[in-house]
Amino acid sequence: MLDKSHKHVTCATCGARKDSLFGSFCDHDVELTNEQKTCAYFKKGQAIFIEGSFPRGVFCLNQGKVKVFTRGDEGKEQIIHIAKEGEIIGFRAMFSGEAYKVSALTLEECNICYIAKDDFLNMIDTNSTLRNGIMKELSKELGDRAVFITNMAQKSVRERLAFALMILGDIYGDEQINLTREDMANFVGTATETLIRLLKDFKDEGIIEIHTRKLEILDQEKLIHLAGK
Amino acid sequence: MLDKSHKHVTCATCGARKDSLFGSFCDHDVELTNEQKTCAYFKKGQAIFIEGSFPRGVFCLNQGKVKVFTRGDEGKEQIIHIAKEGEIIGFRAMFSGEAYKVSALTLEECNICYIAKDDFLNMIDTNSTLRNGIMKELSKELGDRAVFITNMAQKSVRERLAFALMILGDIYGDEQINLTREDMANFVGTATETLIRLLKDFKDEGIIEIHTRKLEILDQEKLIHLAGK
DNA sequence: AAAAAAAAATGATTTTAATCAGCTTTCATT
DNA sequence: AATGAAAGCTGATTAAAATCATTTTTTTTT
Repeated sequence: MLDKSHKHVTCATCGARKDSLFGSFCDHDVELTNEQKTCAYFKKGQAIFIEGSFPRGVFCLNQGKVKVFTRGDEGKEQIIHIAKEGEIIGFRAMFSGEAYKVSALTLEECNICYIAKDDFLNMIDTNSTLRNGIMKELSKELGDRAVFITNMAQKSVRERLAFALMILGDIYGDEQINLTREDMANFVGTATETLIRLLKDFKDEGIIEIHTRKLEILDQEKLIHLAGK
Repeated sequence: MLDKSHKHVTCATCGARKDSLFGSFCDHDVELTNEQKTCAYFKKGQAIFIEGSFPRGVFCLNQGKVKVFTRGDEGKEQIIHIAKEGEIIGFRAMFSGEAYKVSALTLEECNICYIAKDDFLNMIDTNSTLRNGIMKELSKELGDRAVFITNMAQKSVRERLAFALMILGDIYGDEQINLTREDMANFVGTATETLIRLLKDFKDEGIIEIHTRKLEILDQEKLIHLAGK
């Protein structure tokens, strides 16, 4: 259970900060950020922001995982990204001047900090390292999404599942992958039933181990091979 | 037939510049850019840059259309974007520090200018309007690609074709859409045969008119309706 | 601990779109 | 204008994955 007091996160001691975009901040900048940010505890399944609304600031994940998704015509979610500790989310719409094109929802209990739009834009203007980091991040994601689109168009569901499991393996690190079958299906871009059947195949082939809800990757090599290029 | 002399494009008189990211440049900046850029004529089907190589500069389309695509496992192209006059392409990989994740190939005769990496990065550093424009562009595209991914995952080929035709209609403006069936299929993310059959359906339903190679959109409303959200 | 709700799993069936094979038209080149 | 190549088209067949209908298991709530 996470601390719900809202007060205990301090940028200077934040474990998530070091591999975040704020990682290279000097002491002064860390202190400034610490004063500008507010913290909040989010319970599992809570919305951080919703497609169609306009951003008023950015969110910085201190603890917990978040799904970022769009909804298609029939309301079905397509998960675009799963964000983990250290990630800053919601800055795209701030730069584009548009409404959010995606929604963000916690997948587990989270501690999330918030920096108001003006403060964040001011940071970007005055801190070229942060700015370059943001531009690099935007660009990297753009490339990843080109690959994502191609995978959706050309790979079989089986290949996409292998690919997705590799990504999830990275995100969850030494924890076990912990998603509902439905979320996983919405990440792979398939029907829940199809996903379930394929997971069983992967289990039978010794690629993964299923502990009810949680998944463990046993054979990384086979996954790489299955996922293709 | 375009001018092949390589010398006739001048930023100050460039028709494509006004709605480009360079559109708001002051006279001084226009002159500077003009000195830094070089121009080249590309014939139809020529490569501008190739997936896997590293960028040395950015390209600015003065005249002509360019397809931007990745190749899947079996070498099949997935067209991610079709760039037209005024667009700057190839800057993503420059910011991300990675190799190109996409290739760019001319769809017709093109006049394309080139600005070397250092010059361009210098512009970005010193010109905040350009910089903000680039960040806005990166962000907008990132949002578009989230939608693209969702369309691929959830829409039928018929819906995707309607969506693609709307985009192509915008790109080609008052010209008629002029792509091979294969390129169009690779944009929609389907087999060429399937695309051909669907185009015929659309023709029979009075949505488009087919002039051998070129397509004309007759019923925009119906397309919007068909494409869904 | 029981009840209710949510998530996971399974089987049967249908649908969509890919693939394969062959044919025709158009375009580019000599 | 003739030739070859590329692009476009058509029909038949197959394969992949979605959908539908239930059942079982797990999780949450009372």
